[in-house]
Amino acid sequence: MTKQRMPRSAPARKEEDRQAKLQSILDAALDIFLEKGFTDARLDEVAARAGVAKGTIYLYVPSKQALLETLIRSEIGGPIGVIEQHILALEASAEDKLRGLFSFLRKEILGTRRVDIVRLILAEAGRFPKLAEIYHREVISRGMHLLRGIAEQGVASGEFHSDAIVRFPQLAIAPGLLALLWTAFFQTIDPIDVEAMLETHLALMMKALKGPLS
Amino acid sequence: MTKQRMPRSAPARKEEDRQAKLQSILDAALDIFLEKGFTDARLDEVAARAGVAKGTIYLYVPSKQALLETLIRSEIGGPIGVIEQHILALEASAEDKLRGLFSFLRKEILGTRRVDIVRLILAEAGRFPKLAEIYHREVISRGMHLLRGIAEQGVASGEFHSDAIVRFPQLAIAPGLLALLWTAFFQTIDPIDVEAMLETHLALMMKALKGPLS
DNA sequence: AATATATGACTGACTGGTCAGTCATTATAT
DNA sequence: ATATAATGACTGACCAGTCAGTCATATATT
Repeated sequence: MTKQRMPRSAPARKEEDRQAKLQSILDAALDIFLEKGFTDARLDEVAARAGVAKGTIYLYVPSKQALLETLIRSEIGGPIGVIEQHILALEASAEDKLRGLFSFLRKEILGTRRVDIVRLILAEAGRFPKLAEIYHREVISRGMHLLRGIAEQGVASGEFHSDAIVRFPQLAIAPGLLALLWTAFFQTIDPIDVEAMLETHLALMMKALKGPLS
Repeated sequence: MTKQRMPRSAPARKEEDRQAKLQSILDAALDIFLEKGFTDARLDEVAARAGVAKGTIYLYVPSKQALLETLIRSEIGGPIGVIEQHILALEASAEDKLRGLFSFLRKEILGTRRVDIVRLILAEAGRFPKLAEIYHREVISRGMHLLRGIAEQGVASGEFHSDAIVRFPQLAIAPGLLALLWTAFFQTIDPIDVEAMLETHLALMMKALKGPLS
């Protein structure tokens, strides 16, 4: 399908078409990789879902592994940049920035396709260290940096009495990670109210950070 | 190797031998599964590492998938039972029980082979829902029950002013999960001091739970 | 405007290699 | 001598990647 017959306005409409087709292949690949895992995913099936022939995939990526890497790269870069801009621009208390971050996390990661990307990375990172490396560089280290910055602001302004999150920003998002994995694996068996859990975490953490020094 | 030629004392030494050989096959399978992932793991390689021929594996398990399930089952049952006994028997404050739990977690899970089992389950659970189910039933739900019990004791005795952990026991172990994944995937790239992080988490959580009602 | 030629994106049958599982044979134990 | 356990060569199904051929569209020619 998708045999465009429109009178193409611009001469270089080509590149757009190309990108769109690559995207449809990546979308299909994500579905199949998630369902079967990388090794058990069949390129014939990816091709069928994308509505192209198998050979066509090789016009866009040089190998199955490159398909995976391209897929990961194309999906993870964006949102972190967006949120960095969004949060850092705010004139707000550290608490409000953290709340903003969590709200973004809920809306833009959990409950979207991006959560599946993370799941895919977790599943395949053991086998492909390069994936872990890419993800750490593009997402994790930037996320930690963002969190640490917020925590430092909180400490500097006197809003937080503890520097725990400056030292271990991981503690702030740990429940987010748990929520991600829980929904991916156990939500059908033993559902939890993610929103309420994260709200409870924020409240606890704020109480601990703002409380008097012990 | 391992061609035992000792004069076997007992007549029914058989079953022991059988179990020992199965165990050596399972040990080998865990190594290979972790290194390659389930699908890319080669039974020839498992056999070689276990010091048996491939056919021998089929005298102990009926299929490759059964090998994975047997492996998981044989490794996860134990420690939760042990810790339930250990912690519940204590006459101690809720805080001390939590500290005991974390100390156990550090010593008996993180830093042992069992952490690899969890990693294996995370990697394969997407493809084999049965694995997620087994793990939830045998470990997760029991762990949550244990945590909730401790939290309830804390609330009932007045030690904790918040019921947050009763409602979401997940929040208490979320940093443990993060530590597990971080060490598995990022420890070489960006190491963290797991012990210090978990200690910080406990301190924060205690302050929040024990602090005055807001 | 009509026709001829060139292009290259796309196709899918095919190949070469791989591996889970089998089973006839061999080794060991009783 | 019989029974039991272990072996590893073999097989049949499977699939990533290839490539000769197709055809819709673009360009050149008359």
